[in-house]
Amino acid sequence: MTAESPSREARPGADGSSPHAVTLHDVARAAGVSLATASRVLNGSERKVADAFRERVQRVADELGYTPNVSAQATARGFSPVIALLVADIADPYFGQIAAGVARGADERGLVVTISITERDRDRESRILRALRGQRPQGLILAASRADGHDDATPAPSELEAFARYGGRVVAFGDRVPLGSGQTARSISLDNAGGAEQLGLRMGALGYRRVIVIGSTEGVRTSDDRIDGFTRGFTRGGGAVERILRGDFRREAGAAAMAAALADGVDAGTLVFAVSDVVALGAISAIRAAGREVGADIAVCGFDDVPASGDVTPALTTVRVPLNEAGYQAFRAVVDEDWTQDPLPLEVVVRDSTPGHSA
Amino acid sequence: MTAESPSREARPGADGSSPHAVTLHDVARAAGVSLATASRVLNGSERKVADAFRERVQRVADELGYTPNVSAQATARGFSPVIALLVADIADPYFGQIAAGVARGADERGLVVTISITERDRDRESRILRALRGQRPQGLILAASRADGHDDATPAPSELEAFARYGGRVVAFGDRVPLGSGQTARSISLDNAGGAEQLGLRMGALGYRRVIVIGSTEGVRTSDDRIDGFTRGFTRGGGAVERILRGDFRREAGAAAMAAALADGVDAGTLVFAVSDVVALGAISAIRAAGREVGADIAVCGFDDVPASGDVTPALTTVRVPLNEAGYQAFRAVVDEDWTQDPLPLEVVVRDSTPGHSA
DNA sequence: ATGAAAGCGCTAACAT
DNA sequence: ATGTTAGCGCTTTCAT
Repeated sequence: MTAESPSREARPGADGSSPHAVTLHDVARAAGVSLATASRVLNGSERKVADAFRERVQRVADELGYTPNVSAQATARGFSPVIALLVADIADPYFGQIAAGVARGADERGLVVTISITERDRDRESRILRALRGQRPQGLILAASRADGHDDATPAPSELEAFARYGGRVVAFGDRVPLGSGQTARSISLDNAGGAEQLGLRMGALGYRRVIVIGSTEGVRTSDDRIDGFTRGFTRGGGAVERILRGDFRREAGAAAMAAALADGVDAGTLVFAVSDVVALGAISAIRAAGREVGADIAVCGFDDVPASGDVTPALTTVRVPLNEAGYQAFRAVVDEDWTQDPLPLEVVVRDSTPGHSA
Repeated sequence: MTAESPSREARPGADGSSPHAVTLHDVARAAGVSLATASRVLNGSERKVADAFRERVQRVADELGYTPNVSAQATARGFSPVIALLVADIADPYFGQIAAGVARGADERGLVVTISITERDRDRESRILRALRGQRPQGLILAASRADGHDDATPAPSELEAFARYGGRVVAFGDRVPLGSGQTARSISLDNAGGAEQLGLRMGALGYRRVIVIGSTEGVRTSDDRIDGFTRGFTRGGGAVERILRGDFRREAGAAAMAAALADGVDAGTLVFAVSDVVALGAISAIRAAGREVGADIAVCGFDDVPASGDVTPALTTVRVPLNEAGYQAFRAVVDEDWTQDPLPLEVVVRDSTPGHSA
């Protein structure tokens, strides 16, 4: 259950006491200057205060432990220092890396990032978007492709448009998301198709001829692109896609899909391509659970190169995606007026989960 | 470089245009009621507005797409709906799980969580804490044990005291952190020592007699407790600690420490206990890199049971820590006036990285 | 029950 | 260069 407004009891100081925080007013008075002067030395950027005053105010502020009230500054200035990040699941390493990149950028600029989690649920996403608007963030980064797919995979344009209208910038991962008024949000695109194609090609070169693909719902761009690209490359390399199983981007989905495939029978020497490492990891566990071996028996490759992929044994063949950098770029796309995306180089990383093969 | 205040250019609407967001005033005017009335139906909790008005205001607000400006509400009310979470590294699964738990709780109460990353750097932490105070958050959750250790491992009490003084609640993972005025912050404690002791006992029962421990800096409570507990259990089980290597909680530290140990020579049949799974994963990679085998040759166990631990091969023996739940409890500790910690059950999970042994 | 008006803490003209 | 003052959008007495 999501409350529309913060619960009352949660209010601090409900116990009565709490002396309020030191205000700018306190500092000004203690330093014997006007509010304006105090504001200028403490928060205003233009330097036009006599050094004597400047120092005094600074000293008093330090002594009193003054910290500007961000909310008050935001209402007065008309804009807030927050960047809102929307992810499907922060515990998922994919989003974790992206979040780290966004946070890195935000820190450089003294901006605050708020993270919200959609759990890949459409309604939840809408509610969050609505609540987020209340923060009047400088920007909104959408890294939360949902489990469902289809044409309306992105949030209602009207909701995003509301952001754009008051000046907040919307940046989305993947899709070019429409903004209502014919505009589109800036987007961080990864060459999913290209990277997957390279991977497919390499797998073909390694001698694989049959592949089982585990993807997300049809209509989810990232999944579609990776599947299409892989198929193109693999086919060109002489292989053929045996079947495509569908789930979502979760580990469990990978395990379930793989289990289903195994139940139907999977020949030794078959390759499995999962649209993400997390899904591949799930598939691997299913393969093991079925008493089969990963590698020479059933080969597996994924996409993303999350840290865990290097730790599994056999290590997972995948496509390295600079996720942290992607997050950083998303941040830049939000704050920089003029911005053009730097290409994010994807790189195929062949490891032991896809040993050379020649059957 | 961390800017003290948000960069100017980052300001949205710098391009001039952006019509401002719909304000309560707009709604009131359009509905033909006073600001007060509009406020009461839209945001105030007490219901004392005639149904006719109530409906009308509601309708108009919907039509206009009104969303209350959180900053303005915060300045007016004197408290904000944010819970600040401080983690060392959001891409680390340990913190990722905790963050997910905190976010889950926050969502239930319609609260916003802001996440800041210390990168385990003391100065960075201080700067962040200072900036965070500006948000006047309802609460602050510290889940960022630093790399350095020693007595002053927690942030300066004065900084935390400043939070507590104005009513914000401080909740810390692990240590009982002092709050200056003799008080201590609420803390979420895990029975690290107990869990580690159980693990040590089990390892002893499995037949291990020699263990190399890889920990963080001496003085870091979590690390110390786990080491002490493990030592106690393992000793009681008949084993002995051969040596203790020190690093921090990062994967690389585990790899480096393990590499150093291997360079000195590690007998087959030796057990390695790392204070966290992430560190253990690093150790495993070093073991492999040295051409040794994990399991019968060199056994490894960790702590936390992060998802990746189940995926490595051999799967990692560890102590399961309900991290998500811990995060949720931390949230509760922040918002609930009366609060007592529910015990967080730790559970030893023996997997293939520590096969039965009898040398 | 409703509205007028005084703040909340801060910023930014506008004077001086 | 400094101070005055009118807001920012909202909440909340206090009248009516």
